[in-house]
Formats: sequence, C-alpha cells, structure tokens
Amino acid sequence: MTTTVLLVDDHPVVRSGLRAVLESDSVHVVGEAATGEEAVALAAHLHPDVVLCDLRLGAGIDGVQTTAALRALEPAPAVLILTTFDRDAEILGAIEAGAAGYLLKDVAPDVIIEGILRAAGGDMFLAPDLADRVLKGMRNPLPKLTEREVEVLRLLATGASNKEMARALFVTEATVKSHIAHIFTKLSVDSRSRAIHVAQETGLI
Amino acid sequence: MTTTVLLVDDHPVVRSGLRAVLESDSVHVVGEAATGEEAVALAAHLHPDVVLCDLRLGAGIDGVQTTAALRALEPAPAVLILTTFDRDAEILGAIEAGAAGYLLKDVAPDVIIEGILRAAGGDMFLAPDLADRVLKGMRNPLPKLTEREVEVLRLLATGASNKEMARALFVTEATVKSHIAHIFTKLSVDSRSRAIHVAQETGLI
DNA sequence: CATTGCATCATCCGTTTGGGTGAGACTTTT
DNA sequence: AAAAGTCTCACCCAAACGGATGATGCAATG
Repeated sequence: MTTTVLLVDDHPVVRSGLRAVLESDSVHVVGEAATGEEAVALAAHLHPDVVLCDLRLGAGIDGVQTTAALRALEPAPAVLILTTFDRDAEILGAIEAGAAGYLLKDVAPDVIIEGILRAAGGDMFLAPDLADRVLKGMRNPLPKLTEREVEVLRLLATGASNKEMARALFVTEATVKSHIAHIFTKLSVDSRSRAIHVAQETGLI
Repeated sequence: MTTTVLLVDDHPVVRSGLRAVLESDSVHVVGEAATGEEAVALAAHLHPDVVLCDLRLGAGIDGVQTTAALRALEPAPAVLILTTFDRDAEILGAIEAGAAGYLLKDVAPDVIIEGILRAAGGDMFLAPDLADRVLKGMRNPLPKLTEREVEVLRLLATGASNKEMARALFVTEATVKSHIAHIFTKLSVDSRSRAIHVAQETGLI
C-alpha cells in the first residue's frame, strides 16, 4: 500500500526535487504547497498520510505554526519536518507542535523515504546527528522570554543602545534596562553581545 | 542547439529538482557535483557551457572559490550562482570571481532557464531584486578589514569581552581595544552590538 | 480575594566600553 | 631609502552598561 504525501516548501525547485526523488512504489506525492496556509487547505482536502514540510517558508506562517495547524486537522496527517538548518529552538518547537520527525535536507533520498514510511506508521524519526541535541535541549530547555523581552532582544540584536530602544518602545531607559537584566538572567549571560550570540545560536530570534 | 549544464549543490534533493526542472529542448544537464572540488574536476572533463552552482556547499571549498577555479579552466564555463541567501558580500565575491549571474532559489523554473541561456550567451544575469543591492554594494564597498581585525570581529560576535579576546589572542586589552576601534571606524558603528549586526548583515562573518 | 507574573520606573554604584592621541617595531610597497 | 600599512601597546576621560534592590499598577490565575 502506498503512502500519500503532501510537499510543503517555498522553493519550486525543491518541490520538484522531492517529487522526483520520492515517487516510488511505496510513496505517492499527492500535492504541493508553497506556503503554510496553502498546505493546511490542501491537507484538509487531500488527506495525505504524511506532510513533508520545510521549516522556513518565505511568506506567511512558519513551519512550526503550519505543523500545529496540520495536527489539528481531522484526521491529522503525520508531519515530517525537512529543512536545511538545525536550530534547537525550532526542532523543539516543531516536535512540541506535533511533528513526527525532523530531517536535514542533505540526507540521502532513501533516508527521507524511510522517514516518511516511519512517520506514516506513527513512529518518531529524527536525523541521528540531531537526536542528541534535541534531547539536550529537552534537558535544559531555554527559559521562555516574555513577548516584551523578545521584542527588546530583537532590537538588541540590531545593535540598538538602551536609549534607542527606549525611544523605539516608548518607555524609559530604566525599563529597557530592567528587561535586559531579565533577559540576561534567563539566558545566563552578562553582556549584550553574548545575549545576541546565544539568541541566534538557539534560534530564539 | 542545447546548452549543457553542470549542477553543483550539496543537497541531492535540490540537484534532482533542478534536473527535473531544467531538462528541456534548450537545456541539457550533463552532470552533478556535491562539492566544489568535484565540480571543478567534472567541469574540466565534461566542458559544460554553464555551471549552476550553490554558494553554500557544506564541506570543502565554498561557492566563490569554486567559481574562481571554474573560471580558470580552459575553456571556462559560464558560472551561474543559485542560492537561498542574498548576502551582499557573497554576491560581490561571486561576481568578482567571474560569475555571470546570481539567482535566488525561490525564483520560477523558467527564470532559471532564462538565466542559463543568457549566461551561456555571455550575458550578465542578476535577479531583479538583487541588482539594486549589488550596485549599492559597488558604490559603497565595505572597507576591507585586516586579518587580525576579522579575527577580533569573529570573537566579538561570540560575545567575548575585551579581556577574553586579549587572552584568546595572546595580546593585551589595549591591543584588542585598538583593533576594535579600527573595526568600528571602518564599519561606521559605535558599539559592539552594531558591529556584530552589520558584520552579519553584510556577510562579513 | 490572594497570589503570581508582567511591565513599568527609580536610584546607587562599580565596571566596561568607546574615543582620542601617540608611539615603537616589523613588512610590504614604492 | 622612504612611505605606507599593520600590529602592538599605553594613558586619559566620559559615556554606556550591568547588578542590586525596591516599588507601583494591572491582568490573569488560582
């Protein structure tokens, strides 16, 4: 029995590649979507066994949000995340959103097929080089930042001074300092540069 | 007459996609390479009209170096850069290394084909949304940093303090401050965070 | 309704950073 | 040989930052 798959990627070339590589006795590609919104609409209609989804989708909702929306469908397809990057925060986000697995784009085609079949069977499937990191991430999850803190962190990452952030956010410098102090504590750092670094490394921003 | 093309990308899926998308009356894919080294070796042997090359090639030499090596062949193939990112420094690097053009991966297949044909004909071909930026980059080229300065900048971007950099580089803090002062001047910034930001934005690091 | 969490602001204080200036040693270029 | 560029270092000073502590208002949670 063949497993039906919906492809979600904003690059036409990648979709064609996946189609070419996946189509076989055991896997049948029933549709393609370029955005998360399109993916959800198509999945609701086509009922694929598995949705193979990029985490980075140019415009619109991102891969994590798409995963969550797909998993809320009835019946819910298994969602397999396929992407170029291995950012901890996003792996965890996708898994938490109900993804069955996570593969890097540079793996061999047969690994992807294997992942699809296992995802269709209800298995979890993680690229070996990532399993470790995911587990580590689960052991020391990054403390969650509040919306405001993320906002400050983003400004911080653009190189803004406290004064500039205060102006941009319509608050006093004291408030900005307060937010930054909290951010530093949560990220276990003691300088803006290091905060930027860990924020980027963990995919927090 | 058909134009012969060599594909260079570290992702098998992308290569398959490109092959599926490009193969036509006017374009014939004569080979695929996963690394820059492999690309040069194959190109020397297959003499393709055009090499379609990703800038980011997991292991080994990068796209810019590959471009330079390919252009040094006799006869030299036209090199068309195809990538996901639009980092100014790399665009310029590839153009300087002799690339005929630069396309983003999310463009439509027929745009890629058009780019290949024009590259084969000796034209320059830039994705429209990039041409502006390239020209801007040429008008305000980033002042070149010395090796030492780049080294300091990299450390800076990891969040290191002056003291830590001094230790890491076996110099005094005064020296580190001196380098940083020069970096700031060259990048026209006045804080470490902003230096990190422009360095990343311009692909300097 | 009490508690908790968030965002806001303040003051004090020590440390780090950034800016200016100058200078010696070594290499490459002219 | 002179000039230019790089890397190294030092000193001074003002501004920005980071840490500690505490307080207010407000919404959500229990």
